[in-house]
Amino acid sequence: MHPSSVKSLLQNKTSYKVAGTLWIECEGHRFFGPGRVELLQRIEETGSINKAAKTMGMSYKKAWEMINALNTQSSKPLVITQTGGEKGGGSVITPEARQLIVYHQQLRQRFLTFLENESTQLNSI
Amino acid sequence: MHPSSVKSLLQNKTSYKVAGTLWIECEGHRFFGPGRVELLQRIEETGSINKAAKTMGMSYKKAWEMINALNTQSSKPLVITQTGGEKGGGSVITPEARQLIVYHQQLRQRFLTFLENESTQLNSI
DNA sequence: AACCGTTATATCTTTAAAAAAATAACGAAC
DNA sequence: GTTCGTTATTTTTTTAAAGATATAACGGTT
Repeated sequence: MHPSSVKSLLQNKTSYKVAGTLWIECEGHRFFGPGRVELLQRIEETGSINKAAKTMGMSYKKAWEMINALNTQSSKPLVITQTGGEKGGGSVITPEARQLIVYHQQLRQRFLTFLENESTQLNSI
Repeated sequence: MHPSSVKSLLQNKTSYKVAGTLWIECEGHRFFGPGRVELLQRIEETGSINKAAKTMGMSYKKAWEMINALNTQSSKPLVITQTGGEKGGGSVITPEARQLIVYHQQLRQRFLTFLENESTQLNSI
């Protein structure tokens, strides 16, 4: 069946698209997805879990739980924290975290290409 | 960066895989995904929203809301219901619904191929 | 020692989602 | 008109997630 016959089933006033999300799975549960990627990036930018969470509109608690899960599930820590210190403390991400981010970005790009290709086919006459 | 360097970051006792989900989006919100596909299939098999919901471990209410959303969002109804009748009523899916199911299955197959390809690359040495 | 902003953690409250329960209407069969 | 199992809908209850709040520890700086 050609996808165009599907399009005709839908309301023809708007355009439809194929969307989705993906992640790296470990033992059946999500290990690394878009949310954690963004959190790591913001920690790298701000040097703080607290600030990173606020810029994302996320509670500190949830952010901490996410990076705690990341650190405990991976063989090497992805975020190194310091409590106390000249500015009260702070956090930095490791080179391994940067590698994971780059990999996920490239993976995501390939996925976006896939989705755009499917969407184009779906909306073509 | 080669994906294998990412693998080494993770715990090497288990295998990781790239997983995900996709759906057809309409005006920014999900319109048709795996859950609704399965529900339509079970309605086709059982001839009843009620029975279909039970075999999926889903409440009738939620099932009804899903098929109601499907019917109101698509230009042509996907499920036709009858209240009352010789067996109390029942539901059947339309040819349009069957076409949507087939399209989604084919789309899903292409997606699975994509995921398996990525997973193989991720776990390769 | 006091101060600072952060990490770390527990607890309480609020909110949202899901589930459950209850009720009415429907229409063919008898 | 009674029975039957289903659809349709509202209401209530339960559960889970999220959010808010509170508190302590930390370690440089002053």
